[in-house]
Amino acid sequence: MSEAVFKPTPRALLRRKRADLIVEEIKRWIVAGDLRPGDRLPQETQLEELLQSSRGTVREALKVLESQGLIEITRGAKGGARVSHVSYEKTSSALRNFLYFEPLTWSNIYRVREKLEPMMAASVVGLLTPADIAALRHTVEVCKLGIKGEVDQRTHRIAELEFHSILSQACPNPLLRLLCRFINDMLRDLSISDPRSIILPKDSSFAVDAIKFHAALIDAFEDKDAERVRTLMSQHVHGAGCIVSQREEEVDQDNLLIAPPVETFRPRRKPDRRGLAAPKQKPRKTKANR
Amino acid sequence: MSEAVFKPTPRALLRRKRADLIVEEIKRWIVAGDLRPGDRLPQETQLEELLQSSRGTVREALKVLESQGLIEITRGAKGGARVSHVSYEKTSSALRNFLYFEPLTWSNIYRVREKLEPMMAASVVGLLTPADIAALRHTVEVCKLGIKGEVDQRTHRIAELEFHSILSQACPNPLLRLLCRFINDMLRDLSISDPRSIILPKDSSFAVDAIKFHAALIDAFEDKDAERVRTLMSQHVHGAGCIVSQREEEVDQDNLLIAPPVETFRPRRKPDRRGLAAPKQKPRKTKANR
DNA sequence: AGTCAATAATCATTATCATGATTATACTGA
DNA sequence: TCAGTATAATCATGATAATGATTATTGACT
Repeated sequence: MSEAVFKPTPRALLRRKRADLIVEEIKRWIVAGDLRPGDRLPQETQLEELLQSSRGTVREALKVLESQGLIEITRGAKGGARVSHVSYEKTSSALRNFLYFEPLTWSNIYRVREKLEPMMAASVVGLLTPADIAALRHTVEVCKLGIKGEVDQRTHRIAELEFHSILSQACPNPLLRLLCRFINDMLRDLSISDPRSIILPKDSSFAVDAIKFHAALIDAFEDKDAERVRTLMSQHVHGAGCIVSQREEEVDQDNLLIAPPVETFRPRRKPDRRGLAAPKQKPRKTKANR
Repeated sequence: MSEAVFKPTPRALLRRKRADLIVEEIKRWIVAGDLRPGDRLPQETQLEELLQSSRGTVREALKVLESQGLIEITRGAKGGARVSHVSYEKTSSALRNFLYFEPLTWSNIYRVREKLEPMMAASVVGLLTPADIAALRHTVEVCKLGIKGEVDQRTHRIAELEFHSILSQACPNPLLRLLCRFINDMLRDLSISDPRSIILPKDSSFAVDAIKFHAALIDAFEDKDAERVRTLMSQHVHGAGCIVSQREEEVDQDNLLIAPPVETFRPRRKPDRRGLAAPKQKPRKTKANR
């Protein structure tokens, strides 16, 4: 017809894929049927019938839903797809995938952190369990060992951040909890994998201050003094932010995309095929000079 | 109800699915080969060979990568899978899926917003284009019409939030930009679909104040006065937050999960099969009394 | 009790056809 | 002749169907 003249809209954008339509259809089932985590979806053969689609297409859709964390699939008898809480891990992973393509700097992260962390800390006053307090104290002890050089810098830094991570998981505001936990986790993983960026090394005066702040914060939590908590945390993270601001560097974003591999990929047969290199190795500018 | 207890997969955590391993493998290719958006991946038949897996499995993996926004797949000659920026939309959708299962309140959202928005506003000083300024002015005009009752409340509210959304997209900090844009978009969509929660109605004194604040902010932007911007925005969003705090209600989370359906699902054949209801309609407590 | 087999469900492969996008080619009309 | 449009060839994904392999549950048999 007359569609040959202008082709500004490829069909692929209008005619959506069958699997994607099924994904949205099942999401609609979840909200319409008010399904809660644990509720079962029909099994694959029934879904074929209900959705009038083939096995492969249904499975593609289920795979997408699973990768988004909305369902969990188990095998065997009594198995199948069940609605599931979207886990923090899945959400965190999606955020990291996004930031991987953005020019993110350490300073960018710390600016946000400075605003959220004091509010988060104040919000958990009165909500910490004795176990939480004990865990907080433990991180401080590890940090003290770090100062004395009895544990390595990495462990020291992780303990330092673990303090904040424990707090954030007690935060009653779901949005704030998510954001603070994400930021702290990201800082932890970036600190681990980016050797250049062991920010705040152990001989820095900051590390000593951090321990004092953490200890003072624990006291304030036990006194249930929200305003003191807020002030202390504000000073603490602001101090960290100032140090980071002096070195305005991009983070090593590679580890935002790939998770630490719990199980490496092995091709099916041909056991000799071990390396499995990327198909198109086109070496561009290296990390160092970009 | 013997299956009420949800056992989260005993061995699925050890023996992982082939498609998931391929997903991680390809992610590893992307960071190792330093692939940028637009770069092509091998085509499906080659991936079968490289990964020693069947077509269906490879396709499942590609579908997951596509749903996560890391690749885009096109058909036809010169088609195939290409690395892609993870879009804001995909990221926003993942965050919403997570929050759908969390007990989120309006107040929760506004507490975070109060902290981020002033910093975001200050950060865009000097970065707004004349087009941005014009767009900002336009939203203020629409709000004025809203006060006079010449546009409906929904349009009024959307224009009010659009002001903030325009600003957030100019923010140079990728993390802060993402968060502010997400929060404003979420407030917009929630305001649209939740009739109960047309917060800040047009006859409220807040709407009048908002216009004054927005106008004053535009002036401050033109003067490139970052501190004045920060102060004004802080007062503005704090005022909104106070109003919201008085009505401590849960948000209607259904529209966090479902995307606005651009194309409804239609089964393949059997055109009479129209309703396609959810398989297990188990009506639980309604929205009203929970 | 324990072991082992039957069973129920997903997981994975293979083969085949359908559909959309690109490119080259031939045809047509001023 | 030449521009412009049908038309066909080709390439690569999209979707279906059939089949066997795994894996977790269940229950019966020692």
